[in-house]
Amino acid sequence: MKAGNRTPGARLRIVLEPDIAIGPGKADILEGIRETGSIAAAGRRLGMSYKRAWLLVETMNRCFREPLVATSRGGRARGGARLTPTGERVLESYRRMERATAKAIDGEMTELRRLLADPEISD
Amino acid sequence: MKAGNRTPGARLRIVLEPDIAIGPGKADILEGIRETGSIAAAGRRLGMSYKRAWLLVETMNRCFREPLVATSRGGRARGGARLTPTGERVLESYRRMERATAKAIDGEMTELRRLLADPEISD
DNA sequence: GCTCGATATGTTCATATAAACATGTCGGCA
DNA sequence: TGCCGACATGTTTATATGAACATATCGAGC
Repeated sequence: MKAGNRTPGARLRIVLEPDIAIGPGKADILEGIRETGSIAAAGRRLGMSYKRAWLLVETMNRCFREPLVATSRGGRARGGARLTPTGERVLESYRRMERATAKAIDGEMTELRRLLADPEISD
Repeated sequence: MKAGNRTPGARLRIVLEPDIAIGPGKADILEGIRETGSIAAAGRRLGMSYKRAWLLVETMNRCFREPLVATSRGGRARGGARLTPTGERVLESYRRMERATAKAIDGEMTELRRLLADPEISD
């Protein structure tokens, strides 16, 4: 089982600068952090190790001009992670682009699926 | 230097079924074959080894219901590769989706870039 | 028959990515 | 003080991917 093969549909990756990008994986992490308030919990929910989740967060915070995730150590109540305003905006922006893409290619998608499902292409 | 980091913009990957997908790399190969009439020439043009180019073609022909590329052995004139009608359609369809996506997310892209370029986000 | 250019495929090595495990740190709370 | 939960990192191992090299085959043309 490798990455990039999940459910049918369009997968969008936004490259802002040569090494600053966001795709489905990072967006899911951001969303998970926003909803759970924790990198570890977000990682568990997505079925990935804490290390991997943390590494993605670290990459985002290092590559973008401002951090997308703010963290604080310590047990519950004190410790955890949350999105910065920039993080919220990036996530929202990415989700909007996903929706716009899905809508824009919808017709072409069904046509393509039909073409591949039916060997009768004649012309 | 790794994959997926090239020029800024949107990168689109279409997943039709769990293991049937097409992205920028395969589309470029198809386009190169259409224009050069050869897997080897297409690979050279894209700066990849013949083996890698051939492997991508083999994957496409194996995964999709019908082959996208038809090949024939032998030297020039006899040997070479060309797109099947299905291959032509898949390529065209993918390019249309790319254009539709770029158009659909254009506004959001500039907004996102501005946000990341300028630390003054205030509200 | 020999060479050339192209498809087709195997093998080996290096690198990149992922997975698993281990440990350290920090802060609240019982 | 000792435990727990969460962030933060290191180390090791396995797997996947990519790069480089080596053939094999085939067909046309000289």
